[in-house]
Amino acid sequence: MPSMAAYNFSRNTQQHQSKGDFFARKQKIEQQRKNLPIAEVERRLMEEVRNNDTLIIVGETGSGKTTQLPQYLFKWGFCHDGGIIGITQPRRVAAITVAKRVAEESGVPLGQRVGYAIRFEDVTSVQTKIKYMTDGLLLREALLDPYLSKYSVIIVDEAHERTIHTDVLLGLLKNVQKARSKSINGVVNTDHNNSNAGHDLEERIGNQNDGILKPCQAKKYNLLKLIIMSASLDARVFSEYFGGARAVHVQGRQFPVDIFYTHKPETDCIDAALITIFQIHLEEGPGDILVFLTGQEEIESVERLIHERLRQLPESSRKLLTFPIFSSLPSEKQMKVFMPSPPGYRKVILATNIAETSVTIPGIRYVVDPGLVKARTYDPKMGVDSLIIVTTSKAQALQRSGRAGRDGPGKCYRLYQESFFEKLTDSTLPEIKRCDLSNVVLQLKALGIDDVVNFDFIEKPDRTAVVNSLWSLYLLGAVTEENKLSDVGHQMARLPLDPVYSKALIVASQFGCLKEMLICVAMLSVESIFYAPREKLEESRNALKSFASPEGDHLTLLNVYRAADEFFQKNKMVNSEERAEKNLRKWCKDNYINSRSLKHARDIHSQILRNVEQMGLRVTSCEDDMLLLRRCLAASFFLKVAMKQPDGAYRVTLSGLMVQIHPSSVLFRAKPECIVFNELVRTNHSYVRNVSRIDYLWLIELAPHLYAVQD
DNA sequence: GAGCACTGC
Repeated sequence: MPSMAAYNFSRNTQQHQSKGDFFARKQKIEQQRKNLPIAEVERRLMEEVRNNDTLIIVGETGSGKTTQLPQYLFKWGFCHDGGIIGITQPRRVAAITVAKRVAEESGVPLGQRVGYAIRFEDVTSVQTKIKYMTDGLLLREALLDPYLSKYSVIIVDEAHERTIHTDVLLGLLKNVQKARSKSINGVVNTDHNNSNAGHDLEERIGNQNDGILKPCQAKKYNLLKLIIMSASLDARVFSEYFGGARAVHVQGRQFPVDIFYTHKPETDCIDAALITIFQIHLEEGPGDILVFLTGQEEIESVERLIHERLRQLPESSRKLLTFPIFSSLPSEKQMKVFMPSPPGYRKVILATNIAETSVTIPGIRYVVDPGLVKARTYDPKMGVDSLIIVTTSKAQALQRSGRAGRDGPGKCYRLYQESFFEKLTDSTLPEIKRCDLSNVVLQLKALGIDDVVNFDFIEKPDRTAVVNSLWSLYLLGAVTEENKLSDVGHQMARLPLDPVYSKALIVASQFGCLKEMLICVAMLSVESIFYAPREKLEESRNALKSFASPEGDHLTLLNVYRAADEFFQKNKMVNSEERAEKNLRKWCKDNYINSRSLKHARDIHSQILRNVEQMGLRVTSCEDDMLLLRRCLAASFFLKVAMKQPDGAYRVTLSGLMVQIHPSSVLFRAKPECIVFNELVRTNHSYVRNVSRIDYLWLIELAPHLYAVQD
């Protein structure tokens, strides 16, 4: 969510302030730094880093670990030999805001000694010694530089969140550290030959030394210091994974939060939440309320019910304002949660788990937590994503209640019994256990790790999930029968896309419609392009009509992109770039298009256009030959085909699963005989989304290894 | 007739 960065206003202290203000602020920052809990243990921490190549730091919220530790490391000389300190974050916003803060604390302009790098944005320079980045970005860097040779220290922050990127990165870093230490000792280390994956990378590095690098200059790397930072109290998993690595604890600083439970189980969560909200509003002292709900629909209905009940209250008790926030809400509406409430008013923020970690709202003193979350699970056998409402983990409940104690002592109301809390799982299932792995497998293979099944993950993914992703990579031509990466596979791994989309670009270059496919793939890679608020359903439907193609959603998305781009280019001829961007956002609003999603698609488009040009693919256009483009869609997405059944439902050809076309699709009513699709999600029904009409005969011609003449 | 949250040289 790129536009989220806009939330994090950082005051430019050095431009618009007098010298006096500047020094006053500098002094204040110094004081704040000294007061952080981590400041008391600076020397001891640095000794720990010096004595341990891998260190686990458990730091509670408010300890200052993310901003301070890199500065300490710099000060204590861990950047000598020209190495730099890299700190990974699971989210872009965090990387940006923390880098800004640390640059300010260090008194340097952002992008020089302190910088950050995220996709589409690199604010670093040759002087950069402290580099904040997303974990996904460091994984990408590893494809170009398998030793991560420019880093002397890598800090993996928020490791407890266990995102798929973090988990893969941990496995990779463990290998890199071993390989670099071996390059110094110059001896073959035999004590970890049980680690298959480690062996793979060593072999590859051996080959490189014989091949790519000249034998006589076999490079020696300096040691890599690894620091894993986690906010969960349980450091054991990380410590064990890194061979019994030392773990240290740093105190946090937060205001106390009183936890309340219900006396009996609640059957109606929405009603319980409403009662609690009004109880707080009428009986408790000042402070805003944060309510965790499962999704847009629930948020909208709670908002309506609050307004209904407010009307029944006396005038003096009506000073309560509601603010919804969820990811698909346009950013200007999201921003409203940050506006201070007018005097005498109390804010209620109705949020999904976006407010758990991604967005921090000041002024919250009360948290209402029904203990539920809508979570994604993945069925590797069927290739189906499911969105189901499940109970939170203990760690999640703790994270939620912590949101009440940032500005002062707070209260958290858990809408379940205390005995129920005890039964919750300790932490949420790591992402790697519940998502499609084809991208992970492709990337590991591109890094020379062929035996993915036996890769030393901190937690092994489901075996069938790995095997199935290998199978689909084989069908895409990325992996050979010997289970090695093919030339096509190497090309695919260079692209920052879902492997199916990477392959589509390669196929399209052969079909002569790469220009169009680049747009399709960019549009398919972002969250929903269309924005349909409940109260303006009719208008948004009409807006969609002007772009809709009877052939399907892919061509519709292409039409939207082309129309937007035409509007933008014409605008740019008479306006400044900035003005044209602004007008484009207005155009989006008028056409019920989510401008954040479109901006994201345009960014991805320009990035992958650069990529395919570098790869030497020919970017030719099929102009208006949409038949050619649809044949190319069939040749690219042949793994996801469904056929209409006599009863009007669809049967997915490869899995046999029965599905329906999602109501948001332009083909929802048309119901063509044979379709390709890109997404299969199970909510109340199994739905396919991003659907196009194709001819079954094309599949026999273009994917003969899977499709034959029907009886 | 319907969309948890993140993220990518």
